[in-house]
Amino acid sequence: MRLLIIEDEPGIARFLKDGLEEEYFAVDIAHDGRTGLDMAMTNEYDLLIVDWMIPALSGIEVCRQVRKGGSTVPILFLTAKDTLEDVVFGLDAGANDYIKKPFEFEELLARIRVQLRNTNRTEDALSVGNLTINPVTHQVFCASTELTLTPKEFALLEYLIRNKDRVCTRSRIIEHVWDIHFDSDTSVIDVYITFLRRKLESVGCGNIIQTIRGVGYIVRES
Amino acid sequence: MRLLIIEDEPGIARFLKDGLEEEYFAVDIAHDGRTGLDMAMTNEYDLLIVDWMIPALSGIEVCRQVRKGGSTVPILFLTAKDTLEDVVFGLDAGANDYIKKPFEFEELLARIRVQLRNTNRTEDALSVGNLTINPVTHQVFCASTELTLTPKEFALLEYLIRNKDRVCTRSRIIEHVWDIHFDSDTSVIDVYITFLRRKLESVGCGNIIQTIRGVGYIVRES
DNA sequence: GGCAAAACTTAAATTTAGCTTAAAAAAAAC
DNA sequence: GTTTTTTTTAAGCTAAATTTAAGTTTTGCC
Repeated sequence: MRLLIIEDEPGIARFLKDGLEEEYFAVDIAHDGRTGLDMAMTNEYDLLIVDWMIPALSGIEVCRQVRKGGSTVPILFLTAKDTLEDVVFGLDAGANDYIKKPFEFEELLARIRVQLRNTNRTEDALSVGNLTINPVTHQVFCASTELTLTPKEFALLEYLIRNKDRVCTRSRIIEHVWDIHFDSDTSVIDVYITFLRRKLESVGCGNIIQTIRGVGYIVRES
Repeated sequence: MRLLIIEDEPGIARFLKDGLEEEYFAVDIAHDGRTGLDMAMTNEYDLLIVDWMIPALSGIEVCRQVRKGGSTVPILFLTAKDTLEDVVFGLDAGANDYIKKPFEFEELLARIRVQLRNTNRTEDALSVGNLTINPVTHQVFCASTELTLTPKEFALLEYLIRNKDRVCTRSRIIEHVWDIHFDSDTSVIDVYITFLRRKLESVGCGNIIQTIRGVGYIVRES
């Protein structure tokens, strides 16, 4: 599941990202409304978590614009205010649920799950062709044979499959899977692609990961 | 889209260049303010990314000089400082947006897209006749058959199509596609025109690129 | 038609990106 | 504290992309 957090306060953003990644969500962060809106429009997220009080473009405005674009992605808004008025206002603008700051992480998680349950009934599993991966149980199946992957291998495969039919650039991979933001001089990706390909090949799921030279990799449905 | 990065720290500059090139931007780097300003004045860029703390000439000064020259090119500044004061100062000097270090690559990309969208709306697909190219996905279609091009081939075709119905001189091509700014007697262009024509011909899109003897090439809509 | 300049084509050389492997380093398990 | 597993680094290798160079063809002009 891919989430976008639009939150200007670095501490809270960091806290949410870390916590949600532990729950196996893939998390992006935007620090202001305009950037957030742009990211929401150009990438496919399963859920948006939007702070109501953010610079450049308010949470309400982000919400409106996203809905205006025809998207039905669930939006959870974070608010420090707690008057009924604000809540009504937010829900009117197209948000699906709200949570008041300060909140318990458990509660946020629960609300996220509720929203995700409503949208997709895919039971957590992701698949391409006859390859299926389950981020919750960390299992991978090629047809009916199970495959054991290490955490990093799994994370990489998951990222590629979540973005299937889209090119995953090396920069995006290193950022999302390794959380490295300033290192262009590593060949870990190559090595892990080799690991993955070898394991996939061994159970008859070869040729799933294609190389786009000079750019990155892609996993195609067809 | 052509970008100039003015950043003295080699690691960051490298990281940005690699990442942005994966996103199909043409990227130049300057390692100090004076060189950067000079490059910004003598070439046409679609966006400048300027670090605030650079040698020879500060980012603020570069920004001021560029604006003084009458250019409206979007400028994104990178700053390690995060006081409101600096930000205001930077925006006053003529910058369009800023991003605090350290930042997520995704976020930087989003901000770049916001700026580029404001200036000229870059629709994804470009086309001439039944030939369509998509700079975002790096795909080329002739009617409905896909064509695979190498990065340089793609860049050349993209440049020609972006300038359709206009003659592209050899010197402009060598400057924009190959980033060579001095006169040299190379015949790479000829070779790549041959490569392109052969591939286009093979899918029935022949005769798209016409030669203007002594000047360059043109791609015509009709 | 003959000539020279420009453009085209081809093949070979060079460079670069990605793949693979082995070994070192780090982390986790025992 | 030792062993095992996972992750990262580094190096050599391979294949693809790019460039160079040389020979051929086309074009415009006298």
